[in-house]
Amino acid sequence: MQRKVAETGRDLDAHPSSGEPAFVRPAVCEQGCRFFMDEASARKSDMDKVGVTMKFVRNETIYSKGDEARHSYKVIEGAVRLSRIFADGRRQIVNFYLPDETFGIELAEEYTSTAEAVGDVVALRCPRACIAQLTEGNPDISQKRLAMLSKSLSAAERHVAMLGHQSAKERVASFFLALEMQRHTDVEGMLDLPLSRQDIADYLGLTIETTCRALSDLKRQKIIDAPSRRRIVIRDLAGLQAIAEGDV
Amino acid sequence: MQRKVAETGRDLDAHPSSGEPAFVRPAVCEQGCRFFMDEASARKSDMDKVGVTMKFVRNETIYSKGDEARHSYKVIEGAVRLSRIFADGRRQIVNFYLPDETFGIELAEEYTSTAEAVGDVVALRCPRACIAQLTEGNPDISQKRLAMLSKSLSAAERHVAMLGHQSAKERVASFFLALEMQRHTDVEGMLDLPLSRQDIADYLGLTIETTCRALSDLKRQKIIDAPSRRRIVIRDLAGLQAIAEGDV
DNA sequence: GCGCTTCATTGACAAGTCTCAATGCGCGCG
DNA sequence: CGCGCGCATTGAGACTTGTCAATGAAGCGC
Repeated sequence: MQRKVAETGRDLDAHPSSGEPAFVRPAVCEQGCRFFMDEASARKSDMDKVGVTMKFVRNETIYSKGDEARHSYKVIEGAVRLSRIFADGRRQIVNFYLPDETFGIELAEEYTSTAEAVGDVVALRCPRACIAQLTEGNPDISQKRLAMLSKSLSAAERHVAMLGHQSAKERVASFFLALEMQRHTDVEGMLDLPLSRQDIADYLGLTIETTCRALSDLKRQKIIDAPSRRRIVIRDLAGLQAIAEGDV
Repeated sequence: MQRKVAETGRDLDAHPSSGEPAFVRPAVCEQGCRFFMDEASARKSDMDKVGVTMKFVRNETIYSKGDEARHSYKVIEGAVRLSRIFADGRRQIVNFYLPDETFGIELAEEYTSTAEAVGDVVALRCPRACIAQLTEGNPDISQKRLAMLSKSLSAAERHVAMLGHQSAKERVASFFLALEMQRHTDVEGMLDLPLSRQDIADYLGLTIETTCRALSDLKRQKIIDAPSRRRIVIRDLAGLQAIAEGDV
């Protein structure tokens, strides 16, 4: 077995001793991208055999805004945040990506946001050239790519809607509701979130203090519990929905 | 000549007397979609010959959130707004589309936002089934579709960033800057915007009053002029940029 | 376990935005 | 031509959120 999972986000699909990137070698390309695109096999795949599995440690940068956009990624484990930093030092998180979701798939010369690992992350990486190659004459893959982009777009539109008219409390409530929708734990109402308060605040377009206060409010109303930093329990789903919709 | 441009947004590419929609007829499909996808020919095309040209009057609904998503559109003349309405009656405008831009191209069963004509609008309409048909075996078109979606996504991300951390004045400044970037008039700094103050406010996630005050502020600083309701003149581009970036 | 560091929470006050209300302005219609 | 209507602008006060500062809680290395 020649290839192993990377320890910390270094190139795995670039051939170690040649200037030519590995994705032009058919074997890697085919295997890597098939796994990348095929949701069913991605989960149960033998990681050792896939040349594009990468690991990133907590807070590691996966790519930076402005970098040449050479790869797309699919989350296997952990969570990834896409963000932009502003001149005043504040950060806006544009989107989160959870297991099975794909990011960096848009069509632009350069990445328009920075991608970072929220906690430790395992992701599949696929060169765009490889995807483009597979796309030709394969309407299925082309379709999947469209579907992924569409999903990101509609998430972004929801996000815009939230930032545009919801109060702090409503935003926090909406955020937990959205997480509950795509919960990965098996207990209803139990959310395991790898995000810090700062991450949440930056996603919601609030300061960390305002986010905290909204959280405390919800706790006081017995709508949620926060037994530990990274765990939220929804005790009153209907109440949470009411708050998210603005029914005080 | 059997077909004419529609007066007010009714079906044009559905065969009048048959249950079968017209887009399965190759001629219409091919012609309509070629014009739809090909930017160069769209502008100079004989409208009379294209079966998918539609007109919408000011404030007319092009499609509603929740409708079955059967068509994509390309703006020829005028401006289109994509918006969502909330329980409290407030409206968030998610995006604007100007001539040559395409909307409704995402991949979802139902439209996720409502599309309306800002002023009078001329648009090309293409059934998605037709696009899908053309996409197969035509990587060029597939690529263009990806590019359009990508553009919408990056616009949405910019929008999120704006709503998440900019002040009222910064938002207004950024908005005019963005318009200047894609100006359609030939005079530098002269913006012809078909939007009402309410449209602008709903896009920026502000109330109409706050938007007005920001505008008046910019006028007082001699950064812009507003000689008439629907016209803005940028008198100090650098100053506008500085404000948009937060340098007071 | 202890101290250190980082993150989370709470409080008091300042600043920005929204709400409500009044006024101004432009435009079409009777 | 003036009237009414819709849209835009301005003002005053209430409310929400941000800022600054202090305290509390949790994780980690020694």
